[in-house]
Amino acid sequence: MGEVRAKRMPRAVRERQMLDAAVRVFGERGYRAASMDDIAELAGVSKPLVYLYLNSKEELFSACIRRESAALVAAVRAGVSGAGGADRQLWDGLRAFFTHTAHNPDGWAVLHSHARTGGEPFAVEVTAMREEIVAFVTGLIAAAAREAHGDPALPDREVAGLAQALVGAAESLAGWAGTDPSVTAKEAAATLMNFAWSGLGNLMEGRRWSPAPGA
Amino acid sequence: MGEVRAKRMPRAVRERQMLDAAVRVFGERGYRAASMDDIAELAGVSKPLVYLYLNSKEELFSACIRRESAALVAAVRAGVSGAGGADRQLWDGLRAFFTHTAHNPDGWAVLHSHARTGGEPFAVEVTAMREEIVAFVTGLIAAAAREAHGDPALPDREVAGLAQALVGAAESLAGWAGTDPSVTAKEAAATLMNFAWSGLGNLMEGRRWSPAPGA
Amino acid sequence: MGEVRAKRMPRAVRERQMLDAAVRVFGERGYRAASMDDIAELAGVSKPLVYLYLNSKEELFSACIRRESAALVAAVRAGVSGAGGADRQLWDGLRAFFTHTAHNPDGWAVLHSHARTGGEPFAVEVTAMREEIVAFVTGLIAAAAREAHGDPALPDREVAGLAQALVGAAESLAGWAGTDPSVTAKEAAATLMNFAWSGLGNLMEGRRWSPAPGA
Amino acid sequence: MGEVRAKRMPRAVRERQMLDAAVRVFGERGYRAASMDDIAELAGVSKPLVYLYLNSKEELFSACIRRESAALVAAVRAGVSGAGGADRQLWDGLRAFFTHTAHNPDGWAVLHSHARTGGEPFAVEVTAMREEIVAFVTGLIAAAAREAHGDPALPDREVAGLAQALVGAAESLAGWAGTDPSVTAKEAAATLMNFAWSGLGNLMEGRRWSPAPGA
DNA sequence: TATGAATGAGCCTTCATTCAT
DNA sequence: GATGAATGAAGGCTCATTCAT
Repeated sequence: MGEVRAKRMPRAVRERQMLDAAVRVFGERGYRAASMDDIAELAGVSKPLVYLYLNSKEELFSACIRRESAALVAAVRAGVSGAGGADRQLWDGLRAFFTHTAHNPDGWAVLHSHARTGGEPFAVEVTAMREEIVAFVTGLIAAAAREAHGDPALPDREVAGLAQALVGAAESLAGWAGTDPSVTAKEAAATLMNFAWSGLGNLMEGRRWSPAPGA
Repeated sequence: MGEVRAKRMPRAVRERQMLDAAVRVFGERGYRAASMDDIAELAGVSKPLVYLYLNSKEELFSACIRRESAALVAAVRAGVSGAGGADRQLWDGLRAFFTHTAHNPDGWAVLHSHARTGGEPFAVEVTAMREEIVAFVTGLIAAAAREAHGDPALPDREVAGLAQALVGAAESLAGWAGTDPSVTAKEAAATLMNFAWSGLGNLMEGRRWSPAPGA
Repeated sequence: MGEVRAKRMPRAVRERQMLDAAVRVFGERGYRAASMDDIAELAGVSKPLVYLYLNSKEELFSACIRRESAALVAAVRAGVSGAGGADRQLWDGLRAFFTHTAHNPDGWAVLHSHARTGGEPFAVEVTAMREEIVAFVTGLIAAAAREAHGDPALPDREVAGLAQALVGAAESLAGWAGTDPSVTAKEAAATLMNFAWSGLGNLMEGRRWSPAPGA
Repeated sequence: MGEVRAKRMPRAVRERQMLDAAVRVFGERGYRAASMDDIAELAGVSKPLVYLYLNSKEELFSACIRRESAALVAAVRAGVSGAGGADRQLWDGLRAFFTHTAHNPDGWAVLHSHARTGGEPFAVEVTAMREEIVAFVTGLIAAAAREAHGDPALPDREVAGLAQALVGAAESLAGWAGTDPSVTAKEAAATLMNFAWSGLGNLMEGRRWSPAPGA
């Protein structure tokens, strides 16, 4: 009965606690609906301390975005070995993506659902991250196109559109997997991979993509 | 000199004005950041009248979601002739979808960006609409599968995932088209159709889908 | 028992009440130390209403300054008949000044003590008022100089300094009269008139100024 | 690189630094708007040290008032030689006053602008100082009156009023000189001396006071 | 049908002040 | 002698909502 509030921790530790709490509350409620009181309470500190370390609600949210962006990008990059064909790399990246978002639903909600809503200041930060991922995927697709035939058969603009669609599909499936706990990261990745790589047309005819053995 | 505020209009008309204003303000600012004052002012009526007709901010937002949902679903249904194979129907639906969202950016923002953020009460309504669309797409895919071979080669669960991915890709492309005005609804639809129908694998090899002549 | 809070008054009346309360609280405590809560309570309304009508603490304070400035300048102008020599006009003006400040101590405190402190935005307004008074006095002094001999014997710069000194002396005496209730406006005016018109040198020698009979 | 914060200084030195910083910040911003953080930072020490030495914001402000009061009174006393007639002593005192305030604008602002605003506790201290100066001037005027004719021709009450006026005029001119840098201390003193000693009446007629040669 | 007048509640932010080392 | 860590208490401002007409 009664939280024993840990006292006098070094700044770095407290700051981490605050960011953890903030991601959780922002993720659950969104930027506007989240209150600094709630964040402070969840972090186990008083509100003035939050302000002392993170200056304002806006900066706190920015810090959340930056941290979660970096974590997500890092997770995807780490998941992609670099070996194998473009399909294999895409498969690896998707698995890492779905695994990370499934393990960090609030962080993902901050990035996907809330950051784009908050108007100017955050859109900048989150768009930057999203574009980093889109660029990554774009690179994979272009590389795949070069693999298939020496010249880039697909014009840049089309590649961009495809990457956009792929990322959107991934985001949507992440939401699906987040909602229904029986959907595993691997299943989501497989679904998307089939969809993206083989296309509905092929699927209709019973042809489907599957990772090379051992993946 | 100054706005002459029209007086004593029939209820239906006033209600429409209010919903128009609300969709605009909610779409631009999101649920929490939108204020009833702004909505009333944009609608050209006093705040108590808004409450008289629409009861609360929450109900007003719900009404917006319902109206925009219905409009979007209707537009997609209207776009699909029912004639032709599954691919043709999908193509028609996508074109209608992208055309409608491009013409109603605020309505689309309400549905896509903001309604999911607002917590419980709205999630219900928007999820309902989204699921209606997913069900529609699911039906198309299942029909296509039956066309290809008599038995449903794809299990329900997989079909659901595919529909989810397709809708997500469409949403993402709608955002893309909304951002960059040089992207037409038709181009967005074509990009998605290629992606979805042929799959990246086929595209890599130079095979692509294209609508039957006359579409 | 207890204040019956009058309800539903027309806006103009409420606004007056708010300004009255604000002048009182600002006058007693100064800009920073005054709280909007206190002002609202003294005005007998809720805080949001104060904001609805007067927008912000800063604007409220500005409105106070403007109202009290205008009242003071009007009182002084009204007190000066325009007839008689420069000394008589000065005498009339001083009496009006001391009478007004004695009757409106909070208004005077707002102008004299607090408005100069509040940084930029208010300094502008209050300096404008003060300069209006200084200009008025400056005009009187210059007129007197012309009366005495055709050419302006006193250079502008010196006249400005004298006016500054005179106004400062008046302000100081207003504070004195405000502190000690036995000092009447008339006595303060007489003291200052003697000081200013005859100078200490003459006073030392028993010569003093006095208003023409009937003043 | 960066401020090397001097450590372990004797108490007296640290206290001086703090008072210097406090006078500066209080002078620029006023009592309420000044923050202990700003003062501590400007003093180059941590906030707890300020509290260790000076106990509270109120006491710190009091200490500022006392120090600046003492310095001002000392400067004026030092400027008055004691030789010469009353007019000469007044002239010396005014010059010292204007010189000191011009050199210590923040200290002067603390005394003149801010200390009277802060309510009860400070009014006491600053009024004490002001009364010391008023008493000093009162003494001069009374002495002058005795010089002119053996018996005190002016009743005490009138002398008090005159002193009040004189001090007020001086304060006003100090503000004037502080605002316009082209106004020298000597010019301000001369303007006031003419005003006070000769009176506007005499000035109008071309008669003016001037210091005995050598002053 | 329509509105001017009004408010309870809450949120972001800051400040003077203290504790433990 | 000196400080990093921490907070209770307020203050400015806004918002959804209602009452009386």
